[in-house]
Amino acid sequence: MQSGRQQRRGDTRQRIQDVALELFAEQGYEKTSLREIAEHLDVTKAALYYHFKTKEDILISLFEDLTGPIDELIEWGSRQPRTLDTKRELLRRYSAALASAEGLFRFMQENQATVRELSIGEMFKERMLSLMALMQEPDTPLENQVRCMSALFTLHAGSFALKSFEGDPEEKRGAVLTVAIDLVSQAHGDDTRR
Amino acid sequence: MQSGRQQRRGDTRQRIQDVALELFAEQGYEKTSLREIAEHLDVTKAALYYHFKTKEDILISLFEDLTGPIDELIEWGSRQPRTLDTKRELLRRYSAALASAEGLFRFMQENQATVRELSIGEMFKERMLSLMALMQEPDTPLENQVRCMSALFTLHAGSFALKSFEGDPEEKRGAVLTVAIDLVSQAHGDDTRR
Amino acid sequence: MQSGRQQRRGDTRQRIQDVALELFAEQGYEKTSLREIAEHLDVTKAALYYHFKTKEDILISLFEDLTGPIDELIEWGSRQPRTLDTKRELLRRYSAALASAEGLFRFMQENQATVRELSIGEMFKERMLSLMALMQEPDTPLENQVRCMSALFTLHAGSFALKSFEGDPEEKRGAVLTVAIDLVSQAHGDDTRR
Amino acid sequence: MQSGRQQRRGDTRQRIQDVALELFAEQGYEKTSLREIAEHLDVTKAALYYHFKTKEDILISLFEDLTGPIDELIEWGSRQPRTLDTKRELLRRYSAALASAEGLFRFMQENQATVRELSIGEMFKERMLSLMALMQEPDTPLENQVRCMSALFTLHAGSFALKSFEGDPEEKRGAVLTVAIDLVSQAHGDDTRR
DNA sequence: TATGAATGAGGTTTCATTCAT
DNA sequence: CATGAATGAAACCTCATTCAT
Repeated sequence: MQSGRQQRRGDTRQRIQDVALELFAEQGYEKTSLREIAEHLDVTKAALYYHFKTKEDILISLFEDLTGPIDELIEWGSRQPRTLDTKRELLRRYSAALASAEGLFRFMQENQATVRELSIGEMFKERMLSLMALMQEPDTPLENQVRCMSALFTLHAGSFALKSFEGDPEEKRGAVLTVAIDLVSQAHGDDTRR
Repeated sequence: MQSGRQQRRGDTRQRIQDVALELFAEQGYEKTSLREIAEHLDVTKAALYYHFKTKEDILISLFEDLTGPIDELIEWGSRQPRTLDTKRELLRRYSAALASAEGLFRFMQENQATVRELSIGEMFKERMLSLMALMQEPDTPLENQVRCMSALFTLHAGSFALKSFEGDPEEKRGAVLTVAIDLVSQAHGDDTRR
Repeated sequence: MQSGRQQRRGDTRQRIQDVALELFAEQGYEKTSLREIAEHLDVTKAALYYHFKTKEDILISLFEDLTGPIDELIEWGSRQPRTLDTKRELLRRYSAALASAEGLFRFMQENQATVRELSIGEMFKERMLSLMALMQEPDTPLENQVRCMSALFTLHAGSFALKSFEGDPEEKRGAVLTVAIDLVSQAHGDDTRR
Repeated sequence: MQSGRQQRRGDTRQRIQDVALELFAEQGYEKTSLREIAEHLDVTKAALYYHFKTKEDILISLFEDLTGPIDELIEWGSRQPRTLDTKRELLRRYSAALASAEGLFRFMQENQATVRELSIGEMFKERMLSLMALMQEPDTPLENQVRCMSALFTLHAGSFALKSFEGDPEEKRGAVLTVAIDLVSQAHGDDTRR
């Protein structure tokens, strides 16, 4: 039972994903080469191809971990009554989901052009539209649509954008969530808030 | 006075910038090759290098057109009294500036990872922080800081994100601006609004 | 046991070095392109980059075969008494070392400007100064310093410069060595010789 | 009658030659680009083409200044009696010629591979052989041929090789010349020297 | 489960050179 | 006497990918 460097057994696939996400988020997808990923892992490029069919496949695999939770969230949302409370809960849950996949979201946020071209783009756009649909009243004025969109964006971008500010991350997430909930509340036509 | 293909006048530099922006925005900076730009212009790659020292230089030149207006805006803002009206006017003017450089902003929005690595990144971040500083009250709670940030993001992302919606662009811009102004008003501690 | 074109064994690296040295010596380093080297080997350029990180790296690798022997020679010399016999033996051994790496030395001789700019330049200069130091008496007049330098140059240049003369190579090498030894003997203040 | 930058009139050709020699000697012929030369002169590349037909032409023009003096020297030598004194005078005059074209000779010394491929190579090689012929006795042993060659090399390389030594340049040139004369004297079978 | 060796396409950049003005 | 604009060729280098072992 050796340890250290050599004790990696069946976890290579996972390790590839970890390193890939880290580098994709840091430098962008296009600028990150498979050589770089392989070197970080002390493996050859060919090894990556044992685990993934193409470079894009690595990226797709990263998103798969995320598709499930969001799909569940959407499904949950679509079974609830369309009340303001539901919307608030939706945002809370979404915020939690984002927090647990921060790297991936930072990547999405910063590589929209790349993602758009890849097969994931469409997939992701659909989810966003579904989420927005759940939070919107029918025939609401344009401003309110913008508010919902803005709420989602605020959640997406909030965490990284606040990186340079002082303060504990959980507290920041709370503030971001508050603002998002506010926006959706206003879009809902909430009287208790004003 | 012949026209068409052969009309090499003094406009090549400008034409390079136009095509580059178009392609950068559409496909991303890294995925757009100089060959591609050159072909769109019916010029050789070497011609691009006559007008710009590097690929990054083309990008930088695109931003230079934008730096000026934003700097002026910041300067104007810093000379005004820090009232809510000033803030609203700031957003109005910023929205107008964005509208007049839409392509560039779409590019920025969708290629953040790329921009961050390039020399422009720092430049741009500074401007954003300055703008936020102008819109914020001193010692305001974290939520209000998020609101200001969110207002800027909403302006940035708003126009493209609404592309898939029906409606006239100016009307959309109006809605986006309304939401942004709302956010900043709330951050200002506006009583008239709630 | 097939042979010919397809015999890719473990010798590619060596074959690259052989061809590179041949072409560098013949045409100069700058004028020799990687395409040319690759074509001579019936390999793609990319294959060269599998074995060497840069063009300069190929050159450096060629020199590494030489550094060892010369370093050993210098070390040997520094452990001997500084007699005339030692100096003569030093030249004999150096001449032998040069003969066994003729191509490389022809290259050095004819591409000094290139070598000087590359990392090898400094390395090589140091060795020369060490060798000269071993052959010189302390506080010897300038003429004698020139004689030692000239002895080294004569060894370096001798073999190729005599290419156009008739005669067997070993005999030429002997003549060159004789002259070099003579020069150092005179620099040593040898009485037996005059 | 303006002065400063603008007062260059008919001297551009000369200035191109000066800068070119400087850069060729410093970096080598191949590594020096016409762009670089032009920039050093604050002129466009196209201007170089007004004065010289090709890059190689610039180099050739540099050598033309040297061909004359050496040809005269060879001619003078061939009209003298083949005594030792003549040979010594030949070396003295050659040394003087070299000193007056130091940059060019440094260039030749350090870019032999380049020069060999260019049309100048053959020209120069001929001169060297002629000079050697003038200094050699008929049917002299190989060692003596090497001595003559070594004498020429010593003159060529001496000045730059001694750059790192202390001492006044003229004194160094004297020492180098002394050694060269010694070598040729020995090759002549001089009794007075031993 | 992985590696060593290689490929083909394509990237950015630089070069010497030309020519109308 | 010189420039501004451009070209065609080629340079070095990197990438994603493949495949026999």
